[in-house]
Amino acid sequence: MRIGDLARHAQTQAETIRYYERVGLLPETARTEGNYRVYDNRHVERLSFIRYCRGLDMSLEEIRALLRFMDAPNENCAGVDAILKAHIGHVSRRVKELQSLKRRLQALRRACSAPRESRQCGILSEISASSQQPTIAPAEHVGGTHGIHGKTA
Amino acid sequence: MRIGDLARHAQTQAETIRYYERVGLLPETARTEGNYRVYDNRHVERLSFIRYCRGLDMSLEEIRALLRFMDAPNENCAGVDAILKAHIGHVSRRVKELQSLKRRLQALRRACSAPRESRQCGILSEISASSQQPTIAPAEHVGGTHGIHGKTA
DNA sequence: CTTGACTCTATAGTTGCTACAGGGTTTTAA
DNA sequence: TTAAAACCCTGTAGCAACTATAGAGTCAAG
Repeated sequence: MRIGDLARHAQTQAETIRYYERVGLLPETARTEGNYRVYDNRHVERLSFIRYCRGLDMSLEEIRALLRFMDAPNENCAGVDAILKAHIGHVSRRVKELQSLKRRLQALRRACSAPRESRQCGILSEISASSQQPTIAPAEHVGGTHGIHGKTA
Repeated sequence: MRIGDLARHAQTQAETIRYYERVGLLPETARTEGNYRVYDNRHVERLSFIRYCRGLDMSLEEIRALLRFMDAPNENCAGVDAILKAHIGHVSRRVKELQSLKRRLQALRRACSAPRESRQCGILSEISASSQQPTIAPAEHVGGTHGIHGKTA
């Protein structure tokens, strides 16, 4: 199997695969005479595992930690649960933040019911006024509302 | 007022201020003879506005658009409402995604009630099994659970 | 007149990829 | 047989929104 086949099997891009190899999530593989990477089913499984975890929004570091458990099948797996628990914590916190954010944004929006000149816009006035107050603490381990860029095809 | 004073007033770092200037959110300022940037209260207001919007998790592009309305006080402000509406949409979608994510993660966690050897870990087995299935579509305009890196002061 | 606090520019790092550029290799079709 | 198409390689730069250096200059106080 060459990199393109692996890419198709695991619904990833070849460049992502090379990237994972570079950062040590996938092992360096054997090469053909023409210097092409060669893969087998175990690579499909490992890559699919990684992609699935990414779909669960885990960071590469978290995934790396999970893979260490996969790679050491005799060790105690309590750490796996710990990783998941921590990750759920991040997600929960982020949900709460975004919900309160949403309420604030909706309140803001009610401040300008009808279009008028910017100078009198209720929304802009509200933001301006609020921004003179001290601010709330922002997210910590948790990403913004806006994209990380991968369509993660 | 020099950059450090502005930073204190708006609870930002000096480097962030220089960054905003570079990307055009803050105007280039006058300089002292020693080449130090000079600011006044209008800069405090503008920067506070930006930081407040960042606290609302708006992207710099969205903020740039809002600032254009501030800078053109005679124009119709309907666009302001549109920006907010769209942003609320992003946030809502992200909340829903994260909530379903959380449920999936919690289900996963129930798959391994007691610590044992990694080889038999219910969580790892579950992920491995699931990852052989086709995946769900991921986020689109919306960031990961994990940090964009700014502690944002 | 030197120490310390402040400022300047320029560049690299963070995350998780994506997208080239500028080559080489294999496969396919004329 | 050969030439084009399709694939692969390495290396580097780009995205968001900063942060964090390095290496320099400026300015006030002791």
